[in-house]
Amino acid sequence: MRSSPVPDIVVGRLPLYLRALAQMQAEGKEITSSQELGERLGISSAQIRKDLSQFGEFGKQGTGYNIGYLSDQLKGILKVDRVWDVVLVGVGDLGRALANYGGFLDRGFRIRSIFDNDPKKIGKQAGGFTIQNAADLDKQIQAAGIQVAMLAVPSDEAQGAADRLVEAGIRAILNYAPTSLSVPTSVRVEYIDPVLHLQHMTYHLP
Amino acid sequence: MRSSPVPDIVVGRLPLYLRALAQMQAEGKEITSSQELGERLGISSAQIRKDLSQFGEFGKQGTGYNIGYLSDQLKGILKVDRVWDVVLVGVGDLGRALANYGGFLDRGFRIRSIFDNDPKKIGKQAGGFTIQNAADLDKQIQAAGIQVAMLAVPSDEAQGAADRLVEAGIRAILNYAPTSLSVPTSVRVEYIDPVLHLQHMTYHLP
DNA sequence: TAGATTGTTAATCGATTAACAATC
DNA sequence: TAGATTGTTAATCGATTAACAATC
Repeated sequence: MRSSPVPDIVVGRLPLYLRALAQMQAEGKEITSSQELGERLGISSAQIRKDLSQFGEFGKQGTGYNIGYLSDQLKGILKVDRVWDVVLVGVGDLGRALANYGGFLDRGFRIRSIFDNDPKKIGKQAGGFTIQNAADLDKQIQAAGIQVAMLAVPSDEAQGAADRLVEAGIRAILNYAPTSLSVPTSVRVEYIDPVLHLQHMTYHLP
Repeated sequence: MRSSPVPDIVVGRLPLYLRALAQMQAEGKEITSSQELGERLGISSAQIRKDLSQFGEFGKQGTGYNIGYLSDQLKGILKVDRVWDVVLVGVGDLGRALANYGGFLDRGFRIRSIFDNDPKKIGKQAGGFTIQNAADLDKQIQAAGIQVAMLAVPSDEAQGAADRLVEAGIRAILNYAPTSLSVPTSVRVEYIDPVLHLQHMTYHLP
């Protein structure tokens, strides 16, 4: 008897809750309520309570939620109570920025190695990493058992790179190339394309 | 008698359709169908037809959609049949990557000027721009009538920078800082935080 | 004409909100 | 105890899908 799966849209909000809780913690707060959390995020308190109730009972009537405790629970649910090794493929300007970004580690991720297929880049440094030959992707991913990849290659190389990543055993891809990827259903893909957001906003501008 | 507003979730898919159409066009295709488009995007054909029907009739029974024509229509709807000037605030690694990115212009956006508050950066070059003093934000935004901003400053400066942008007349902010912003309802904000996507995916990993 | 695909309606499905008993 | 807030149920709201007449 399996519990029915949690709606994916609910799962997608948990990282948002976790981020807000971390911020509250940094402000020295210890307790919050669904209402306070909702106000920060522009979400109704009812929705927050409903979302959390999918996973358990984390609050106390009359009091609210202990921020540290709820954070820990959410980290466990999202499986970021550990650190995931990540490979970065494509070291252009964006890849370089990602390699340098210091905000991954305390949220559950660590870039393990970075790759490019440009002979002029291979062997050079970026963000404290030596740029590896993309031809060695499979080998290294398999040797280290890495499951998560960030893809920051040009659009016309994205599908090919994704195919290779999947082949090597990657199970989750964050794709920065502005193109849809076709992968087996067992592999998750999420997309980041700033222009989609900009175009969504200009619709509403006069 | 106003037509009821189009659901925002529908508006959010239009840029996705537009992007896929541009890709098809680059492949030399002239005609497509809701089914073909849906397969590329992992969306049902019914949803695509329903979405488009909110704005008009763009196809031909028995034939499908002319890609060039539908693209033009979507560009008009999204108001990217013009080029929007954008200011970039924050020239760290990410800001530098955005300043260098060549993919904005043909999708309706052009970075007009870039700003930082670090005296060591002001006056230096990045992506063909001279980094301006963030203290001059208001002046320049107002002089050029700019309505769109990209925010790539550290988290703890994001709200302050957003306040100044709003004050200067900005109506749409794409926020790369991993924090929720509080702005008047007349100002649109969209968020990009790669870690939210990564955490969403790890939930599903074993 | 026969075949294909749109635009649209109605049915289904799923997500959000309101409300409140339970209880800290 | 009185006040506050959770967890949960039922009601509402909205989005997606299925189906098909219209028509190219």
